[in-house]
Amino acid sequence: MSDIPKTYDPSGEEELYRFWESRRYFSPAEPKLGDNIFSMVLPPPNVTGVLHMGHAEMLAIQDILARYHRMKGDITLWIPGTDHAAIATQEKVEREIYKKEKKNRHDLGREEFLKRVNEFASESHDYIVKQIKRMGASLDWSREAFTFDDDRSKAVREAFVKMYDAGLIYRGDRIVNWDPKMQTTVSDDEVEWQDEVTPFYYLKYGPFVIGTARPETKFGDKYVVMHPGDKRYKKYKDGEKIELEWINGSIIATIVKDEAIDPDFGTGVMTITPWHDTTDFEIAERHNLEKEQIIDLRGKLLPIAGEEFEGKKITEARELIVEKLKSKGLIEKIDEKYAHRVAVSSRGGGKIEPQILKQWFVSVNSKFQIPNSKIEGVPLGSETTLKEIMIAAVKNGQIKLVPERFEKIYFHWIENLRDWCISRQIWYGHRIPVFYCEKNKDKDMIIASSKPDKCSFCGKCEMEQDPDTLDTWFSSGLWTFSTLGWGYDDKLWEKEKAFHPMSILETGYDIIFFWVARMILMSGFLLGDIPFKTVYLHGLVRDDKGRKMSKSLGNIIDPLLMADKYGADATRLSLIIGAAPGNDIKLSEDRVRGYRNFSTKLWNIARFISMSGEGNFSGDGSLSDSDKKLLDEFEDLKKRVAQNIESFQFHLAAEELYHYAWHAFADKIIEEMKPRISGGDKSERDSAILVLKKIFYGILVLLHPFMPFVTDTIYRTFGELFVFAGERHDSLMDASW
RNA sequence: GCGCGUUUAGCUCAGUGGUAGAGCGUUUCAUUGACAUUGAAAAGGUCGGAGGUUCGAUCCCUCCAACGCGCACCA
Repeated sequence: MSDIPKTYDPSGEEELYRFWESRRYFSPAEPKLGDNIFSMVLPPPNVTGVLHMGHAEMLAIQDILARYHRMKGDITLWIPGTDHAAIATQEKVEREIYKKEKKNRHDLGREEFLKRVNEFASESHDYIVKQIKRMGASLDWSREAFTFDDDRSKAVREAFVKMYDAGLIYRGDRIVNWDPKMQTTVSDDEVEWQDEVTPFYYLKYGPFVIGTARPETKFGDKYVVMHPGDKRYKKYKDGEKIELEWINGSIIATIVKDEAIDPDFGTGVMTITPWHDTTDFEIAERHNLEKEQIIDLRGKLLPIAGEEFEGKKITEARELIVEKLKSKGLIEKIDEKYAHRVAVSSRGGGKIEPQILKQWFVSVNSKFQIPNSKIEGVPLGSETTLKEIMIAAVKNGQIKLVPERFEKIYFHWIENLRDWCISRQIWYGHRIPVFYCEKNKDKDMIIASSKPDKCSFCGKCEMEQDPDTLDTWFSSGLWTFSTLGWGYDDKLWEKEKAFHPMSILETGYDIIFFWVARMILMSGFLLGDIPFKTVYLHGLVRDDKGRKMSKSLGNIIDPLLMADKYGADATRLSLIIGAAPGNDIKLSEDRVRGYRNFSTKLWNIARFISMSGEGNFSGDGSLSDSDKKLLDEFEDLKKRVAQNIESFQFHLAAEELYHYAWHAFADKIIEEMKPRISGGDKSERDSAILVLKKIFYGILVLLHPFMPFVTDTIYRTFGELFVFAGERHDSLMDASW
């Protein structure tokens, strides 16, 4: 006894994890008929950086689920992996290379640049895996996957071809979000809106006054639009042409009536720039209007702006144009403090410039015949759309979102969903599996999962693969089944199908649209099935003042540092207790320290019982009536804890266990036992020690999903305490709930 | 603009149709204790505001306010 330290020492946690791994505790047995199956995929962390508290929270919650179900006897699979995070990773590596070598990706060339990115990704991957293990996550590493490894690449190409064949992927000239800084398109969801105060100009446009915050886009404006019901402009007819003086001289403008115009905004009249504005583009599409490009892909004005302005950056051109408008007397007035929002890329931070470009899209509204379907409300062979599938799967209750309020947010997003632009002009990522005849790149193309041997159009050329890559979420969307053999290993898929759909998808509410919705889309089309039954959404981890943790604020709490200082278990518990589903959690080091104290408390309970039981304990296994009652009460607790875990109330389960172990078991039960243990009545003493052992063992089992390291360390260190059960395991991981 | 959430002790947050809970903090006492990281106790709340339903509301309903978030977007 004397050689056992007075506190729990977390420095042995990594070794204990290696022990668990060596025993293959994390790999499920092959499921047989009638087995209960529990399956999850780990939302793959990006290989851009290091694990933060948000990851630690997700790992803690999922590990609770995995360990709980494993101990309950379910065949439990939890698949690990990482995400290549195409645009984020490329951006990061580009920035670092530029910082060190003052070179951009074009200086290096595609091949060399990709080599550098892969090196970075691989290093980053190794570190992330180490960190995941440090948190105790019981993942089946034998099935580790990467969204950009060979198997997943095959699955991605397979998916692309299938979707193209069904008419769900098309190539077209449509308005997209162009990031002039990164030189690529980004999806609607990757655009952030920032508040900005700028001057707002009222310009004379013939008989009208139009308002704009961006006079530099107005060169080509030759349509003037107003609401058809606006009485002020009743005398102007749709399609009517008028001549007027504009920036670079006299032009002919056409009147257009469209309901998209808000009569109450400004003067109720506007001119449109279809090439550089989404709303304008849609108006132009409706009325079949001409579209002209004003700004090039680098953010400079094109010849249409006239010699004076051509080649100028839009920011510097603005002032000059305003000067010119002034001198021509075309400015009615200027509102200097106009508050609006500008679109900014959430990746590179560049200002988004809408452009019309030939890109690849996933059509969410095209009808297709679904070849097989297990989705309720979408019968096999029926005509449907991706949008309908995405709605049906949640509406019919096959997929449940927890907390439920996120279902409304989900539906709302889908209703507003536009076609998904999936092509990116970055280099790091899945290359689009389309091959063009070098003679006629616009028309002659083959969509295939591998490069054709010979060009079937000209019969001579090598065929050129599309230079673009796919949005990273395209591959993430396949994650629940691309990790099980789908698309690259049919035999494996046959076998592993049993785990699909996943029991639970656990992730942050901030990626419902990016990821959750895309998985439902992909699985719905490719498998005719849901990807998971329940989506549990956790909140975000913030600092103690409720701010997001960020480098610039310097308020990051490193989970690894906390794990080394206070133990991984204390870190986990600090992220669980006090966090209701879907609610953000405020974290401080004090919280973590508090739960470290709990680890110490558990450790000392073990020491005390161990010391008390030393010597001449030789009970016959019988318990006094009052001790039996204590066991009954513990059984009730067990039921409540299980119920809370099943209903995702982890904070309640953990808190109740915490409270019971410390303030009921240690403070009251043990204290009351002390006189019996030191008293002379042998049967009283034996019964007391036995019931303490039994309850404590129960506490360790119940706490193990929450605090795997300290509970198993106690179990393995104080081995003699737990032999009463007749069997003695090597680890609590063998114990059953 | 549409929608969602939050508002409970000094702080951070749980929770419930029947006398209000935890952690941290504060105060007092005990304790060299299995526990450095201990125990016992105390102070501290008309549960955001107003109305309604009910025998009874912090909880259910309506309205309002403040804060936060999502979506859309005004040129």
